Amino acid sequence: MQQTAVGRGREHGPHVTLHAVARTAGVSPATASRALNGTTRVREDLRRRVLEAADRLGYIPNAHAQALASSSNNTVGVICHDVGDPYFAAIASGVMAAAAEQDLLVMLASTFRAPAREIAYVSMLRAQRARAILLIGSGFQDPAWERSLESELAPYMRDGGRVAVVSRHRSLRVDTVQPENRAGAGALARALLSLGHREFAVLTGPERLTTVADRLAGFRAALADAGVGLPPERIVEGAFTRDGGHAAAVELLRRGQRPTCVFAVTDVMAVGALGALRERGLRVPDDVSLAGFDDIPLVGELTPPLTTVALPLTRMGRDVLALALRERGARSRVERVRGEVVLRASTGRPTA
Amino acid sequence: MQQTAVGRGREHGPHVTLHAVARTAGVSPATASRALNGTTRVREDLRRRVLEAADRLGYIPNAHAQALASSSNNTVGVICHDVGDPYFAAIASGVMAAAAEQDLLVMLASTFRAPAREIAYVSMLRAQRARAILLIGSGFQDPAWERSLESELAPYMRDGGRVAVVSRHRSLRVDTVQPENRAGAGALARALLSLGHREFAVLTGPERLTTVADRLAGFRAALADAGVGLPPERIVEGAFTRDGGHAAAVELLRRGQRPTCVFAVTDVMAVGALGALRERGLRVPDDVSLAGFDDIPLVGELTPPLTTVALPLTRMGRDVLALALRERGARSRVERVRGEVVLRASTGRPTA
DNA sequence: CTGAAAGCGCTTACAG
DNA sequence: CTGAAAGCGCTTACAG
Repeated sequence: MQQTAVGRGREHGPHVTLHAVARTAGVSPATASRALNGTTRVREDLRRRVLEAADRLGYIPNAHAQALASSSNNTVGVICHDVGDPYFAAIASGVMAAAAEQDLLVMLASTFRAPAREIAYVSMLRAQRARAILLIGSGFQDPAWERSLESELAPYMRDGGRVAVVSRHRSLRVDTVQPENRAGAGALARALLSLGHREFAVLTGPERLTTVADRLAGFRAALADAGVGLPPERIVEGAFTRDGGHAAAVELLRRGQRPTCVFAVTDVMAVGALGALRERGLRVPDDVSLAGFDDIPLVGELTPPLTTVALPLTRMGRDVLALALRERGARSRVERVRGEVVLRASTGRPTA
Repeated sequence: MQQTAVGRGREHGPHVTLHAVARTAGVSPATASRALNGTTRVREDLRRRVLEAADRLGYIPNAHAQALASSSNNTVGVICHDVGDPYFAAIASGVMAAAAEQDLLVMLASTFRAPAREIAYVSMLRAQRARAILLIGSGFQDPAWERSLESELAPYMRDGGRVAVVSRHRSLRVDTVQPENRAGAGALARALLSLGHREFAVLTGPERLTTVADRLAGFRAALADAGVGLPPERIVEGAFTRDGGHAAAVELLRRGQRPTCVFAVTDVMAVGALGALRERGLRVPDDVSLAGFDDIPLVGELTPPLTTVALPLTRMGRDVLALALRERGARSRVERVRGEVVLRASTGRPTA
């Protein structure tokens, strides 16, 4: 009787092994392996016997043994903040579609925004000898965090692991799919200015996130170009979630600010803000205009439909996998993705 | 120079092994293993030396070797139709949260609704010796499909693998989290009848899906109890997607049907239907009421907010993992989940 | 084309 | 408590 492994999960029962298949087919394990994998020519009748035996015994190769023996592997790891968030779900969906086409298995992890968990997952994925690790989501502009991530990733890459990310990571020299956050936010600001707005507020996420920093900077710069300011009291930081958007909007109003237009740096936050504004009796866009960023599913059919900057999320997912798996060039590649301003009913002309 | 493995991915470079750690710590691999895993008491100074060596060398255990040697494993597989679909994303998110608490790695696969791909993934997960396999999503009422799934799952379970599902699978004797689709749809029907509706139409998905069958049956039965019929021409089948809902609504109108209330069997389909109705110049709920099922994120803030039957999706995700991992009882358990009717602005009183 | 043998990197009875 | 040794289930040079 085997002793149960402590803390590492339960053991499995006995399995049909290659050895068993080989024996019932009357060949050596080596031949059985070759017949099954098609790596080498095998006499036709033997091949057939092996395949039949495998089928009859219900043989399922042990992927761990294969990985160990061949040091090959067909899984890729994807780390995002939360699959429950439509932004990540859309990108993940693109990754899965592309992975399926190459018979890759995807290990998906949600960090729930805990940096420590992110590091832990990278480490687990390294232990799995994942063929590639994909980081979906903004990097933190935090030296300590960057250092520890870098120190996990560098040895992984040195050993042949591939890494690619979606969004900007300051210090990571890896292939990246880079939404043009700055340009997109700038274009959005100009569109909003064209509507006549001059009084803006921004609901931001944690400022250490590169995505937040870039969108805010782009938005602010475009306003400045038009001679429009964005005073500090009109910039409210909240969590990068729906509730964060809600809270930020509440805080904005609490400060007595009454901009004619509010920009939430992500659609998810915008959705929260929309609820908050409505609860406070403000009509969108009659009393205040609201815009987001990303164009996640459904925001186009909200009450009212949300103005935003559209990103091709699913394709970004496909692309980040492709980048990771492509033949290694000398240097890392950055694929820039344009965002397209989509004006919808949540923004109108200022009334005041 | 090693030869590249054909078709199974790229090989990794050399890694720091347990052996190396043991040597630099001046102990045997056995002791190093024990020190690292804490499975047995190890003299304190040796333990420290091992840990230091491991840290200094940047040792990452090879999970495949561990799995092979200990026949233990810490990954669970989740198979759903499409993570990009908010319904699955919400459930998956619950699974991930629960998995994180137990240091489990999640392999997530999207079948994109191809039954063959579902079978293939189960097989891959078996090869990975996943500790548990979770099937998220309705079963097909199709003997051939049921048989092939069963034949993949049965040996897996016999060998100690755990299986649990969300939604009804006719022939699978496994732990299941079972939304009360029939009862929920019935309650919804009664609520709509109370509003005064008598002319209904249903936008269904593929009828072989148990979820579709149950919701349709529950809805129809409740209408019948009230003496209200549901003629065949008022039942339109579409794909289980947003586009499917759109197409079904279009088809309904093409048939010249003008019900006062339309029930789409999922929110995702309802969203598509909403767009179709609007494009045809029909106002919701003024010209026609519309209801869905699931209460996926954001449908509460659509234009107009969608009436639906709310399911605790994230919790269902947590629960299905818990079911799979719990101590095995004699027989499989079914956890029923109630749906709650939520009346919102997409449904009103009939105007006709 | 086929088989015997070594080896992938760990864990774990089995003896000290 | 510690180490030598066997074994987990495959793959793959190396010789035929």
